[in-house]
Amino acid sequence: MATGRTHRPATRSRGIPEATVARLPLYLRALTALSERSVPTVSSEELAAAAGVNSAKLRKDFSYLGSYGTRGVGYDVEYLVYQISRELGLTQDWPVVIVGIGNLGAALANYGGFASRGFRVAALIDADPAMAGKPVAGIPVQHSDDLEKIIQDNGVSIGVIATPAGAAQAVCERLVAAGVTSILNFAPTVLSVPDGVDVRKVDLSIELQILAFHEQRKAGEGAAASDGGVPTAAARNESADQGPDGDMPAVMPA
Amino acid sequence: MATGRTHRPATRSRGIPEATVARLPLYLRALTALSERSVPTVSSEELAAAAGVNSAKLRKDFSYLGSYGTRGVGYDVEYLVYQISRELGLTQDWPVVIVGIGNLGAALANYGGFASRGFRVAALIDADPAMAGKPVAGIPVQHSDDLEKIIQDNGVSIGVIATPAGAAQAVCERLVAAGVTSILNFAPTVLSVPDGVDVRKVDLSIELQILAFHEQRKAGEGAAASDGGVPTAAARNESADQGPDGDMPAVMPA
DNA sequence: GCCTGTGAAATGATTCACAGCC
DNA sequence: GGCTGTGAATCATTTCACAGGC
Repeated sequence: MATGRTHRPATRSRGIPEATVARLPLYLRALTALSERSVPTVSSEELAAAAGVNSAKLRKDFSYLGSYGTRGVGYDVEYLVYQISRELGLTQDWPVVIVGIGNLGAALANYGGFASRGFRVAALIDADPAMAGKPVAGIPVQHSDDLEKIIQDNGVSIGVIATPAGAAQAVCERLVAAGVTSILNFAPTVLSVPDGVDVRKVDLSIELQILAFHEQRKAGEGAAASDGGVPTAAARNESADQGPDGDMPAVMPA
Repeated sequence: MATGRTHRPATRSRGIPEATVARLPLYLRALTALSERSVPTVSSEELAAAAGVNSAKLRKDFSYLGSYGTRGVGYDVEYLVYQISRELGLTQDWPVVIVGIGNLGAALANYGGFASRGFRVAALIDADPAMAGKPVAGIPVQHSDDLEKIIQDNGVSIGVIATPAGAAQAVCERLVAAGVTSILNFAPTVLSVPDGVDVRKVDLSIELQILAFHEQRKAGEGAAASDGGVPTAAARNESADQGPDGDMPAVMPA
């Protein structure tokens, strides 16, 4: 779901469906684990289980990449790791900048999985002059005045935004103007970008809200096939919400 | 994408499509912003723009909730805020525990958007005895020995896992056994859970890999109708770069 | 016999386009 | 005249089921 503006038509060349692309990293992770255990081959059934999908979907996904399996046998683990890595563009090095080194930005900078697969944190950028020079995850934070130069000097095309919501759009525009064409946005705001720039967003509170929806539904259907023994959470505070933040309007139309 | 096992059929009652549910928080955020600016009504077109979707989709989404708009006029902002909040289950208070108070866990604990909408961080849990008692975001960290008791005492049904990958499945099992039925997983691993438990995952490295895929594709299609002026990032470190379709594997299949 | 690769069918999501109402 | 609500059409994704190769 690359959002922003009108989302690249995706039609070009032999298109791999977006849904498939989104699963490739999952397969890759499972395969890497197998590779580390020196497992030579794996069946679609086994690999699907390890990746948390069903085998028909996995085979269909792989069929978009080519015929990399062997009938009656399965897939060669190393070979597949290579093919998927190449398809995802992980055989090259992607310098990434993280903008906004608060709690979350620091967590991202420290996140190991980041560096592990072709991604390299090229720079950390923050607007607070007091942060400048301070090392986070071994990398000195640079001031946002120098954002454009940092992007260009490092040939960065992927930027991560971990600023407060209010700053995100402005940061986004500077990143794009400086040459960034892919953005991972952690700020809880909709970014608008020109055509040709991809944005993906990660929003914690959205994920929680989706869970709450399903959770509520489970509770609401109370009678229905009560869970196999798991006691549903005890009394829950029925208040009309709003939490410590004092964020909600509290107005309630009839 | 509620993963895990066979993913609740969603059949029951008047089902709202999963894709719609995933967008409701987006609409809610946009509406809340309008509400704060005391905007009384909004058209599908305006709201859609604010939420980053198109208006037909928004109207279709809302049609699953009921007929809350007025033809010729638009939607009443406060009323919609309330209806969507209710549909998402945000009119009640959801106590949440965060397990794994490393960099990421601490960032989550401090994340304001968390508390802002019906969610309340009821407890922070970590396996490191040295952490016990230390306050993070004003909440003392508790030791994981007490996990079950904490879940039960607080009536928690939503858990957030921010542990290292290796610990995630075990933590998940303890959470589920103690009564948690919705899990937000930040650990880069596939959790398996019994039926009736929802899992959503957030994986930074997966998001980056998806961006890299598209990024590579942009670069590969170089000649194609170069973007409307945005200068593509300068020299990129090419390590193994094959052109599109370069097919020389490092390891040959058996 | 086992397991992949893939057409065909089924399901789900998005977009179109317009009737109906204010 | 403007804007919602929604069937119908289109497009995307998943699942089925089996032919084909090892």
